[in-house]
Amino acid sequence: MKYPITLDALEVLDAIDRKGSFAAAANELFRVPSAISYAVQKLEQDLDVVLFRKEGRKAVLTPAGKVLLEQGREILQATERLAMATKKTHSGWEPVFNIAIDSILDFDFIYPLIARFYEVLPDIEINIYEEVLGGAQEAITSNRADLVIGAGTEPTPNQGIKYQKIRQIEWIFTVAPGHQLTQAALPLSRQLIEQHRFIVVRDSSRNQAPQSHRVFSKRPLLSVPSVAEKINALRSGLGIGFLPAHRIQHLLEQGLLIALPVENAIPMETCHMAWKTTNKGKVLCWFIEQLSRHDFI
Amino acid sequence: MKYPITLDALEVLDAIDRKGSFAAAANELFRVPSAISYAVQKLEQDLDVVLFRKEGRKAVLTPAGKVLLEQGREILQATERLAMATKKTHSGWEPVFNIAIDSILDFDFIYPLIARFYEVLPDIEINIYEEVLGGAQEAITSNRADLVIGAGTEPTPNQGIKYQKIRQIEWIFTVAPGHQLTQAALPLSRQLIEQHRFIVVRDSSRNQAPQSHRVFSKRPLLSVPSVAEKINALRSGLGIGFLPAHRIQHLLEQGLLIALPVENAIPMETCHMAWKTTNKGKVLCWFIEQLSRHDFI
DNA sequence: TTAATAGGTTCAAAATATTTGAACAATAAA
DNA sequence: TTTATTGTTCAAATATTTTGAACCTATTAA
Repeated sequence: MKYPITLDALEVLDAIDRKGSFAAAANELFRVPSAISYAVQKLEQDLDVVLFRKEGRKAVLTPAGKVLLEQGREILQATERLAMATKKTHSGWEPVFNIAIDSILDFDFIYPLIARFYEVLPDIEINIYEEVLGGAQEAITSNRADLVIGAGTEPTPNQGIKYQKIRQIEWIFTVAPGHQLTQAALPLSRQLIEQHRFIVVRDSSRNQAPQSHRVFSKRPLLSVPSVAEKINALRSGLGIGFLPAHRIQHLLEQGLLIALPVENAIPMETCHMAWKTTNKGKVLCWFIEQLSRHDFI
Repeated sequence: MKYPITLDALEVLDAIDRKGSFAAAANELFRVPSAISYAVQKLEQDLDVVLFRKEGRKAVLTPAGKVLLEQGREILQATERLAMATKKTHSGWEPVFNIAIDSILDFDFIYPLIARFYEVLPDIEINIYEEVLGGAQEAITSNRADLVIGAGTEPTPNQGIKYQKIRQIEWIFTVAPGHQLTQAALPLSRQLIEQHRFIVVRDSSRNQAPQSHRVFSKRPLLSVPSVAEKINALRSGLGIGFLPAHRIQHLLEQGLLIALPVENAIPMETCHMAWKTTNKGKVLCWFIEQLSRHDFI
């Protein structure tokens, strides 16, 4: 016998412990007491372990029984979650959804979107991966990511992958006056700026999510709680990053922040998203729909 | 139906995927193909999810089927581990064993013992808790710990708890010349020295253990890889700690290290261990036996 | 002390569930 | 085209689980 334990047996054990007696457990499970007795005996026999000892007219768990009960409960819970995840997948909602973002883009702009997503569907796990340069492309073909948000011009057309432009507010690459990068040759190369510390707005959706999504970053980062803080941190020269044009127009005019052009002229409004055409997942559809809207931020 | 998934069904699913076909899976499980077909259909029905799609003459997993397979495998493994843990408990080997150590004692001396334990029994989880002052006592009565290693004189006799002295090599509390503590009133109080950073030898058994045991410390610690390093760190004034007398005799004579008496005169050889007499676990017996030997370090 | 009660077990019969093997359909390979 | 492989269906055979009645046993109430 490969698996002497059965989920039904664990369920019986759990009911006995919760209800306090074989008889009460039988009642809860809509069975007759002798059926409970039989189930326990079978489990003890298959496992070759004594699980209950009679004390007075009650049966109490042995140490081995306790171990089986406690860890068994976790297995029951995992099974329940699995059943839900399977059904959800079948209904078109992916249980986990992976987003790859080109490393040149700040994660900032995706967080509000994820926050909104969790408001609607709190039990789906979302992971955000950072991909460098061409890696975002490959993340899709190798199934590492369900959705890629890339910068720059649309890549070479690829069979089975659909691309779509994302229009959003203008983000400007900014550094403090006197920052090292102001001395560098313009436009700045991606390799160059990726060596510096980026300032990002802390993932506000993290606390809100029941199972927190993970962010896998490859760069040194400084997390701040808000865009206002990010502007301050940038002005203090703590790092570099993109900022929404309308928030910093006056600072640029006063010379308190310096806007620098970045290689490939990536004014953020030309970034795109990509996904596999075979993927019909509903989470994917949700994100595509949201990202297609002009006002999503 | 509370649990539509059964372990048997997951096992069938796993075999189908590994062997590549229903027929091969049937062969592996010593059943007839129609039995496999039946099992899959039943699972699909109970779960109300399509798991296989026919492609040519083969059946391939749907996305939902893949989710069920992959997470199902983890459940199968967990169940297997649970069966082993239960049997082990029944045979007298505790699946987890908790040791509480008085915070005045260095963990150093217990690590080699744990290393030796893992050589014999690598699949038992051992946790080491630090307890301050009287906490070690209570750790036993409240079942937080299976074995307590305490310092100082034997505590008041307590029903159901057995105490035994531990004889071991002499450990001397040591600081660097010029250390702040050399100015303090002697003997040093425990409260006083516990405010300083302790230097401990890094837990060498950690890497060796398959499921690493955890150490829960409440003090600032500096971990070093060996006793030799510990002596060096102590001499440099990086922290304080106990050292084996025979290793530092010459350093004390040359004045390169200072020995300081500690309150309650705890020369380590008078420390004791304690456990519940009702506990007949074999791991406990092993540790008692080892700690009873004079030469255990 | 003696009922009465609650909890657990045993056993044969009944009800369910699973496995089998033979027949069949569909596809890929020879 | 033939052959081999794969999966399905179905009724019969087999195995497992549930049932209910009878029967212990230890506590509690009278």
